[in-house]
Amino acid sequence: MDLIPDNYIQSVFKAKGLKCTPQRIAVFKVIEESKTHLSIEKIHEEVKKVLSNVGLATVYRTLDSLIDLGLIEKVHLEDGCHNFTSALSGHRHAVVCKVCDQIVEYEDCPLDGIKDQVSEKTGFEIDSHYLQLFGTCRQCQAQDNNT
Amino acid sequence: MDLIPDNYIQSVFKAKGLKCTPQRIAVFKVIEESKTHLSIEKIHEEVKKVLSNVGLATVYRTLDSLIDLGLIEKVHLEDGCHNFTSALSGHRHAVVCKVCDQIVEYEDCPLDGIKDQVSEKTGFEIDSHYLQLFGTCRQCQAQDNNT
DNA sequence: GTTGGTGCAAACGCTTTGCATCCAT
DNA sequence: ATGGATGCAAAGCGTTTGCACCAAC
Repeated sequence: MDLIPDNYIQSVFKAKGLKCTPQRIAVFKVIEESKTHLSIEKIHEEVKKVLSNVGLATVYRTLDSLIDLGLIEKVHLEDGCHNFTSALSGHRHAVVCKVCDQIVEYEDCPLDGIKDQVSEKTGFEIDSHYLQLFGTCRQCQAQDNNT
Repeated sequence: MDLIPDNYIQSVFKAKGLKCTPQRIAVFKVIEESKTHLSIEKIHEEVKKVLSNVGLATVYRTLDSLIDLGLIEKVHLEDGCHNFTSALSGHRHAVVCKVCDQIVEYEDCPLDGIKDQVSEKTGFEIDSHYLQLFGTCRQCQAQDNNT
């Protein structure tokens, strides 16, 4: 997993006329560096480890900005989509472990070959999609077998 | 689109020991018969056309039950997933028109052939997925061209 | 008759907003 | 210097809950 250079984030913010504050960088880094999807509460908690007095409202506002900028995205889970994960590294898809919540992303989009097929059947012009897979990761499979 | 017989719903409820009330049937029918995904507010509004004094709390409780029963599912949109659509006709996937919000569903799951491929790459045992496509339906494409 | 379901209203909690202050540019 | 961003606290509002009553079984 290649890390995103600090100045990349700066340039994305600047390109939209947004200021690049420590709070915004911190929120983004927490999400980018996490191996799983995070709730707002958890993000706030993690951000406060770096910048102790960040307000929850700032986290909310920053998450909105980051979504607008396409840096992060919401994760759809069965009970809603209140969690967030990075949207960088181009177009990625997540596989979520239903036991430990770990996310693994894979870069090949299995749908590229399918758009035309769906377009033909439905008459839609497909321009984006949201795909998420759920399953059990290797470690959790092993643990299940031991129980 | 084949309609779901009334007694099918009854049997699904009974199978889980739930009572089959007019409210529950009405909520389900509104969703089942809609060509698009509906918000809770909209569902409540539609249900009240049939049963004028249904409380919003009942709609919330019923939606939860219907999700548990696998009769409906949440739709993931960019701003969250607060809308609902039918989950019947087996495993279906939705294509959402970003202009008019119409939903078209198609029955072939393009992912069936892909699970193994992803399992191999990630080590996950894949057991379910959520896929949604976004695009523009035929009518809205035509209108776009006229503008 | 029982028991779960409903409607109402109050409670709850997540999210947004207003405003004074701060700081990135 | 100055306008956008922040932190705090209050407001807002979608959702859940408690309870008495009702209806499905």
